[in-house]
Amino acid sequence: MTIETTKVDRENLLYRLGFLTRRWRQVLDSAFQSLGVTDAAWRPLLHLHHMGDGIRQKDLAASLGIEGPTLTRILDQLIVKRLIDRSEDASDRRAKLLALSPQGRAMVTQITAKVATLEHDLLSEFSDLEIDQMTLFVERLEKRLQETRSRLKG
Amino acid sequence: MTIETTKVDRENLLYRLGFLTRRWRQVLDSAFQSLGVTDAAWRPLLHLHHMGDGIRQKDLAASLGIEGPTLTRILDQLIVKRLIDRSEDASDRRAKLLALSPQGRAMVTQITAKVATLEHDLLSEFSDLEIDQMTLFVERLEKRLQETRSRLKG
DNA sequence: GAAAAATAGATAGCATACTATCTATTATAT
DNA sequence: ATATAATAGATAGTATGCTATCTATTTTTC
Repeated sequence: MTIETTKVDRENLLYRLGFLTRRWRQVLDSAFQSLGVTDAAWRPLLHLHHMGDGIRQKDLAASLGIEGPTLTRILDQLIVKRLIDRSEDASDRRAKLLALSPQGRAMVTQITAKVATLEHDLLSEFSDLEIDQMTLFVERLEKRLQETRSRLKG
Repeated sequence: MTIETTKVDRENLLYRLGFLTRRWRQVLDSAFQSLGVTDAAWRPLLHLHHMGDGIRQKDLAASLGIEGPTLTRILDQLIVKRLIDRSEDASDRRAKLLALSPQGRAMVTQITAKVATLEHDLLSEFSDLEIDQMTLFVERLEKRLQETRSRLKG
């Protein structure tokens, strides 16, 4: 009697995550093309909306998990498009304060709806339990990666 | 009586995968700096080793899941470093055939060992069951993303 | 209170992904 | 047989991540 086993290729787990990320980015880029914002550009909008107006660039960058220079460039685009306002901080003249413009707020509404639909659609075939497991797994792996990284650097 | 529940933020699952990928790439870049190859460069070496000498660029690109132009540029580097040989295909003069050089083979040995160690270390706190679940999840998600992508494009 | 260190942000340069397009070939169709 | 289509690979241009470094401030230290 032969037992059918699902062959899982464990070797490639981390590798495949990269794949997944690229595909997800491509999907988002296609979906948002009509709105005129790219994957990298809409995230700052949502995070700014979530954190509230008046935050500093460095805090937004930290929230996004990207470095300052990366955010600077993306903000430049968003400011040209009048979606975000960047103003001086009177109490600390090194800093800049960020706020959503009215157009930015309207864009956030559109984006939120679209992302929710896409994510819901993509995850619809998975059970809540599976999604929870996956999310926890990702969190743990993330921590472990950060440890490993600082170990290699230090 | 209050029940302690683990708060899982499902909203961010796909977003966090991007995070994870960046971190993993950073870890690999740090680890391979001494070998003189980057994250993007060692993968073609391993895939070529796995597929065997004499394959074409387009097949290697497909195996890696990247586009032709991206591979072309990475191959340029690997050929300059004498890790890969690129020769003409006599039967089809459009095509180029790829093969590992002796140095390339030696590099593959080093890389294989290093990647295995890193992955094993990173996944050591997870059970086999968890890793299998995760891998299957990633596979399913990948398929679903591909469907969604072609739907959006077509 | 002046010198040194830390912080916020910008700029420059590199790596790697993409798409669009070019050249050179090979395959197909009329 | 020739014209068209398809394929392999290269090149060019764009986007987004990084690190290193610069300026302008603020904070800390002595």
